[in-house]
Amino acid sequence: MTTSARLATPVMIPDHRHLGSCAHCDARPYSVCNAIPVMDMAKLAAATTTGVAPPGSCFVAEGGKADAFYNITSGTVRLFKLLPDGRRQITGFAGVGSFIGLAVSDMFTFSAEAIDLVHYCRFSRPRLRALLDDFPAMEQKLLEVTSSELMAAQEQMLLLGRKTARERLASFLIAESRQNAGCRMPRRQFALPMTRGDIADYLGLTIETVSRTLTRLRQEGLIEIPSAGDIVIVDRDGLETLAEGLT
Amino acid sequence: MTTSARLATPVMIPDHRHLGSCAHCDARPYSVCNAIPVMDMAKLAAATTTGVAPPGSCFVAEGGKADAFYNITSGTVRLFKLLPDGRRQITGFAGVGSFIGLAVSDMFTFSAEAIDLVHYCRFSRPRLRALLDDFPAMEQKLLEVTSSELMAAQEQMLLLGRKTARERLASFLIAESRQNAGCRMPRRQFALPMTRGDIADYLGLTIETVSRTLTRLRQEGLIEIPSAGDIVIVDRDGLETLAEGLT
DNA sequence: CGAGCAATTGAGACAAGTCAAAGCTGGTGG
DNA sequence: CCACCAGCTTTGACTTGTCTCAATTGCTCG
Repeated sequence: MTTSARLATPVMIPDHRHLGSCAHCDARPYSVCNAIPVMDMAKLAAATTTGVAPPGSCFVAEGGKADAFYNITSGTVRLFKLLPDGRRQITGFAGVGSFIGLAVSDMFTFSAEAIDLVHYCRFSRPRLRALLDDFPAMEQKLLEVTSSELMAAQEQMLLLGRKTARERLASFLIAESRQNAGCRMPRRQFALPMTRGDIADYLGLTIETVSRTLTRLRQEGLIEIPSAGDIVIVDRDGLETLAEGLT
Repeated sequence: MTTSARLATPVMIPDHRHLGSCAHCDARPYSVCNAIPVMDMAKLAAATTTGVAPPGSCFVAEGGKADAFYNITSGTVRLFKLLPDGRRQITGFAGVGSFIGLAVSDMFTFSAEAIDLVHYCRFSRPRLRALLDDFPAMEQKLLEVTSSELMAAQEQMLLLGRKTARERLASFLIAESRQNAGCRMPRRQFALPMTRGDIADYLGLTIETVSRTLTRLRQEGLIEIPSAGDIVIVDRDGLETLAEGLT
């Protein structure tokens, strides 16, 4: 899989959901923003502008100026790094509530593309800095979220460095089934918003291997695949055992 | 490479270097501690205890209670995760100034072992929390350091998911040559404190492939290997080109 | 000197990659 | 309404980079 420069359909869809204040934001319960109390919501709302990214559009570019942060309020984003010859590694998928744009230098070290229609909330760097200085609780929350991502990254290193293709797919499907489940039960059935190419570039495999491996998991009765974008987990225990590398 | 449960030589070496205050700490210039001004150094010193970990000893265990944080003041540590069957992925090496022990839940999700003789500074969780509340600058610094580690982790995902064995070794050697160089020039010659097994488990390869690949890089005139633990970079440009995946 | 561990080297096996060819599916326009 | 196109997915046949297994060499320390 190389670069995915799909043409971005330039259809701008009216963005009603963000007309209200941050208090009604769909992402609030999942986001670092909830560190700011309701009474100070106006300050939060004043620091942000909302926007929409059509499928395939790139709103953070590796090497570009790191001048803003994004909070995803709907849709799914792929975060990735490229090698000069086009090899791509997806480092994560960002969904509702994800905070994108942490950078140490003044340049982004990764790119972000909308997979489906993405709504986001944008903070300019200086405004976010001011907000964090005003609300240490938000900085603390940001540290928590970042630590949590670092741990997920370490888990992914284990996957990329030491797991087989079967184990990678099993781990991926288990993780996706828990996506946004919070403390609720992981889902038995769920949609995969990304393509086989995205999954391959996330798991360090090729499209063909992803496809073949999913087919095999289906044949073995661990999962069902109603359509390419939908998964049903039939044997969760079996899949989890596989994901842990047992068998 | 499976687990590395070398017997920890139980030799306790007197720890003169830490008898003084944090102001004289070797790690201070590299550490998050420098966010605390000199005038408040006493508070910092009061929150910590120092310790020594002999080579091979494990001082953070995956699944263990995350009750403390460690700041490395000398030596090198390997951070890793294990699969139940013993496959190991080293997620990083921590040297002087590294801060180890961030955890989101109350359990560690990784292990840490001393490679050589390690001196550290230990903060209990509640004491660190109190310190961070007292000094928001330290929390901010911690966020910076954590973001920086997250970016390094993403770079490593690119390596593990998409680079060849040659490219992995080239990237590793280039990175090691910059280790602790700060803004100074990267070093032409340097020591590798870790074994071939550690390198293999860090790069997602086997010992044999690491050895063969290093031999080949040497034969091609890119590096010299005075002894197994020492590297000389002969053709830095060539090595960097290789690390980027060109050629 | 020699035991024990780390590193190197070789030969053969295999998991995943590459190349190639059909299927499928959703959108467009005649 | 349906044929057709384009892109995604699946499947097959073959290749290959890395792993596995095994033997040898080299180094360190008692």
